Amino acid sequence: MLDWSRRGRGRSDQSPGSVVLAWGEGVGYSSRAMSELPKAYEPTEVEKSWYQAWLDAKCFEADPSSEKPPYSIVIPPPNVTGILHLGHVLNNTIQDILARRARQKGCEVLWLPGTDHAGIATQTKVERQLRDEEGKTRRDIGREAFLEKVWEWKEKHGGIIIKQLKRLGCSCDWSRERFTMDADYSKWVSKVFADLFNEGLIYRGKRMVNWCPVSRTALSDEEVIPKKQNSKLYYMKYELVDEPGKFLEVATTRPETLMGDVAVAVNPKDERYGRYVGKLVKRPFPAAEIPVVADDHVDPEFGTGALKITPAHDKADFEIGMRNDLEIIDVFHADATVNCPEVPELDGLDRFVARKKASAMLEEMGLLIKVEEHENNVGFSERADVPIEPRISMQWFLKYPATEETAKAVAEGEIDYRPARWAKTHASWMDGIQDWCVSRQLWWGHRIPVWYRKDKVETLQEAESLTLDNLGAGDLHVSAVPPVDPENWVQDEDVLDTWFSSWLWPFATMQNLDEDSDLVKKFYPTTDLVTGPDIIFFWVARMIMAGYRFKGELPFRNVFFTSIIRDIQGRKMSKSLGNSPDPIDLMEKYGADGLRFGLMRTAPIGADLRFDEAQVEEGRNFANKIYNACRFRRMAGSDSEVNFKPSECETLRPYHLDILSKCDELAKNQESAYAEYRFNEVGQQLYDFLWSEFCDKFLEAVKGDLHDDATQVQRETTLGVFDSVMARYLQLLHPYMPHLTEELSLRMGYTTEGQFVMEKKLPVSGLLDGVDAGMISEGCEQAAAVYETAAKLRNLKAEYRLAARKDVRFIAKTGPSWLEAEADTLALLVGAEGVILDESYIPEQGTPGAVTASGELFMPLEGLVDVEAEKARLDKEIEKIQKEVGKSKGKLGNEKFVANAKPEVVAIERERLVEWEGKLAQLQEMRKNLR
RNA sequence: GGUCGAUUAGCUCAGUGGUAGAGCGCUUGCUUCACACGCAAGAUGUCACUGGUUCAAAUCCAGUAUCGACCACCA
Repeated sequence: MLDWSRRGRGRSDQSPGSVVLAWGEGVGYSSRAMSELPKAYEPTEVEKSWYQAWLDAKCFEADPSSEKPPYSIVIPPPNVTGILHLGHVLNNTIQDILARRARQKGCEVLWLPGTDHAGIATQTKVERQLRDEEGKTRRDIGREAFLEKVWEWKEKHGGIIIKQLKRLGCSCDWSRERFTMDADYSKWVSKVFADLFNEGLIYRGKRMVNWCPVSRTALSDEEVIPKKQNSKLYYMKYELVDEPGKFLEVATTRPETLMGDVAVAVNPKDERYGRYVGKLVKRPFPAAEIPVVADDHVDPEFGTGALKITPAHDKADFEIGMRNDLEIIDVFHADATVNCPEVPELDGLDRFVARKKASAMLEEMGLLIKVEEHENNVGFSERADVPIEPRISMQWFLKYPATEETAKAVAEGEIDYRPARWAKTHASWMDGIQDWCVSRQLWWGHRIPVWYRKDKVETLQEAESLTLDNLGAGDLHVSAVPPVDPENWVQDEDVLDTWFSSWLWPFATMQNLDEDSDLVKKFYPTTDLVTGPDIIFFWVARMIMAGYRFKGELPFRNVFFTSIIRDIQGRKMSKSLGNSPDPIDLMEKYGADGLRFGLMRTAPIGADLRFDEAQVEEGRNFANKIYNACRFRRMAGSDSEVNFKPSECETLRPYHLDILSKCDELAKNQESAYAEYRFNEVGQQLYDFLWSEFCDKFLEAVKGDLHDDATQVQRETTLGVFDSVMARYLQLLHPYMPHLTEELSLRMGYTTEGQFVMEKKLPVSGLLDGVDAGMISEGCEQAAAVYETAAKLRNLKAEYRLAARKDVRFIAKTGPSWLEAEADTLALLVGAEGVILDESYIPEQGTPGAVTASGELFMPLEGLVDVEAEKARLDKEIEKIQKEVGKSKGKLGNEKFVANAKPEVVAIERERLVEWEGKLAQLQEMRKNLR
């Protein structure tokens, strides 16, 4: 027998087109041999071999010289260290759907993939490995050796997520895979830096930045995650110099920074403290006299209304310090251990150890008043997940370019944000935009393309402010090209923020710096961007700025923001919670198509998605349903004409017209759902059509046409309709379930050797084009009437416990003109012996019947039920229920029960009574009808 | 504190002015010659709450409550 499912067969030695179909051999409906086919679809091997087939045929490769209209999309590059999670699955499935749909619509598609070097994340991983395996730090082995290690690591582990995307079926143009640290890409990064410096938008200065003590680098504001913390608020007192024995009380969460205190600030409007402004108070350790200053920032309502000022370790304090011309005393090392030799008790301690120790010291000195529990927000480093330390350091900053165009493009809809409300988030960020700290004290990344003249390096590196305006001529070399005389220069030690390369992604991937590129001409600006709303600031907005500034236009036209995936309890997916299922496991279990479809069908637009494995199971079941519909078709024989055309067929039945018309409707509805990026709706439409319309109705209605006693014409027509609809349907489904549709199309002969569904253009014409509209609507109406009638008759059977009986007969006295012609089909759908039109029929009294779209139909019961046995059964049942009703009534009639039982218990009892009584009435009615 | 969401069946979610829906789960009956990853029948709802607009509101407006996200934060 033919190996139809191709189970367990590799495709390595064989292209899919070369598989010989047993199609022409024709197997009768009653053939027993077919039952040897696997009953369930087994996706794993099928998916892997089709992916390879697409790759072999270069289906994903974009041709910049093509005449077709362009469609392009750049992948949000996953971290090179990344492992696929469900967020990636959702995001990339959407991109794949868009890309595949665009191909079907006749576009030349470029889906450009790649990975991001992910500065801190990657460096941290390799540092950890170095520590675990060799017990060394990166400083032990030096910059060059360390970078070598990172590259080694990248080569070894960097491709994991790419392999995983391939497993998912992503149709990326892998021949154009990019990495943000590719040599060509890096040139762009340096050039952009140099250009912005020369434009005066990049400058270097000593500022307060977010410092990560673990990674020992500055971070941008966006990389700081505020977290609610249960902290302590320490109330302490500073003695007034002029008035010994009198104290000023302050409250702080950070007593360990006390050594850096240079003032106490109060609100000038605060009457309690007004008289102290200008006086001096005693700082306990190291002992010093510090002034009381007035500043509007201080909130009189909070704590004691007096605030200790530590300009080196708090952003607000820093600003107050600037306004009041205060000294800045840094009391921490780069790793946030205390740097204060004057206080040996604290010197060298970790900041959190120092906090406890400082508090204890204050208590000893009698200066600690009380300690309160206090909830506050603490900024955490996104990567290292430790509290960041506000710290003054020398960093490079960027004043964002093209901010006005960027804000305008989104506000005015030149770039469409979907859902549109994210445009507001974009606007509010653009509104309060702060200069971007772009330097990082890391090694893994793009090194800042700034060289200092060797003989002046010390002065230059210590210069408080370094801009285009104040640099000494010829002392700096800022360029994408290193100096020609490297021996005279020293390069800046720092690297750039990862996002400083990411923001160039849409064009730096398409075009090398010095070359004209066909790619960029054909495919830039890109069409769609699909990403998460959590990186609007990190990435999306910045890409728009870079696009305007360096390419003179916007980088994409539409941005689709995906849902954030949560677990079933609504928690974020995270490694530490262990609530993040491995998509690869899910694909092995349910198939990539099942995972894709399940996720897409329920993914809400613009809201969080609660992931439930049951969704994926549903996707797999759906794949199986389609597979089995096709399997059924295969068993039914091969009598279909290859070029069946509904418009040329004169023997179409209502069910044929109905399903053909529904299929055309589906194609139209898909169009509008895609136009609005309503992916869940697209999925739902595909699901409903196949399951409800095609399988439950159409297939069941036409089964009679395929029985052994059917005529050749009946068979050919039905098979022809089946094939026309299924071939079209598989095309429509292809973006969601690419592997399955490719497999079935080939197996069914809808595609032939060397053809791919993914390359086949979606026809513009409908299946029913050319068919008389009146005929269509009449047919659809009749089909609808038959389906409705069938449902009512089934219902009637079930009511009389005859659902499983095949020998039930239905009799109509009158009916629509077509009833006689469709009576057999009706009987087939209902599972009845027959539906008979008999004008002379006089129903006996009590004969059950139903009024339907096909007229009133009766269901005579004689001979169907052993009346006496059924009577006995019903009597027994009725007796049982009567007992229950009696019990329940007794309970509710008992005053003590009603008064003392919990109200909900009484309510449940009442509900139960109603239920029992309803059932009783129903049974009594049935009993009455039994004669 | 500000902004934006969400609140519909036991669960996950559709539904944007016109008879409350799907899948899963549940109950009942079916190994019916594609499919038990299935078929058929069935039960299940104060559409969060309060007002308003309207002939008509789950849907539009206002407010309230709860949950969530983002932004800004009081040390």
